[in-house]
Amino acid sequence: MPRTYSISELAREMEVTTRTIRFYEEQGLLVPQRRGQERIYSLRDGVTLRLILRGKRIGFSLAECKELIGMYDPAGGNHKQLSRFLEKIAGRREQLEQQILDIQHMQLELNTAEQRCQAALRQPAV
Amino acid sequence: MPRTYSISELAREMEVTTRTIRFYEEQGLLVPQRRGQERIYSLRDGVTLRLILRGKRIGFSLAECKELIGMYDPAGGNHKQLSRFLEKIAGRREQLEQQILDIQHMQLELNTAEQRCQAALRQPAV
DNA sequence: AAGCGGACAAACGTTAACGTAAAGGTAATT
DNA sequence: AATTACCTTTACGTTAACGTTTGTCCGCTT
Repeated sequence: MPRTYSISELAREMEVTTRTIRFYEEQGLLVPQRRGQERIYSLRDGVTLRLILRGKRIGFSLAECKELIGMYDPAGGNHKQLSRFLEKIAGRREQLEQQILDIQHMQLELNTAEQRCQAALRQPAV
Repeated sequence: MPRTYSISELAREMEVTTRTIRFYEEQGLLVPQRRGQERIYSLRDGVTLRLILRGKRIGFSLAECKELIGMYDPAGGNHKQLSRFLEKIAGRREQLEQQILDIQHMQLELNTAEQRCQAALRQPAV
């Protein structure tokens, strides 16, 4: 008899709210069993949720997480899923590098704005 | 007789849409004169708009731009406005540095995720 | 008179990831 | 019976900065 969790147990363990868990289900990322109305989460559901949260820390959107989760395929050793994951990781790397460039650009603009500002302050009021 | 602009002229010159200009007015950032219904923009309105766009490039929100614009005070040499501007610049610098840290953190997470992934790929299918 | 370019206001649509009620059901406990 | 602790669904609210209609009006030209 494998261990199962209620929604609030799972929420506590993963440090998210129950609302979040229900939302992920609404988006098709989790599909727990039911006992009547009640949701029953398996260990595997827990793993899935952990994957989602890890994806979020990397900066993936829920849609991207969903794509990867949907490729779960233990029969083929998850080869396609893992390859896709690597692709997404590479893509994300590029995004982050672009973001850094954008930030650096803003930092340069900040410099010129600051200089302009200080120059204006040195002007006696006309 | 100082030069004036229609909304579409100003839009072309500043490379924004007329919708954008009207929106800025709606937010209280621009207050052009009117001839009946029609908006008439002065040179100073153009300068103001240029300030807004510069602020946006730096990463200021419209609310922040509005605050600065509202402090325009040529009588006092704009001393307060300029000081406030410098403060905001400093604050923005901190934000950007924090963002860079966040990005670097994600880059590290990407590394571990990638390694995990490659390790899994090296496992023959169970 | 008809058509055209430009201007106007009003108001809904967009995006992500939940937060926050509201209203109600069940089981165990006091 | 009342309280407590969980559980459920439904559905509106949040944020920023406009985009995108829709309908109307003006002056000018043909």
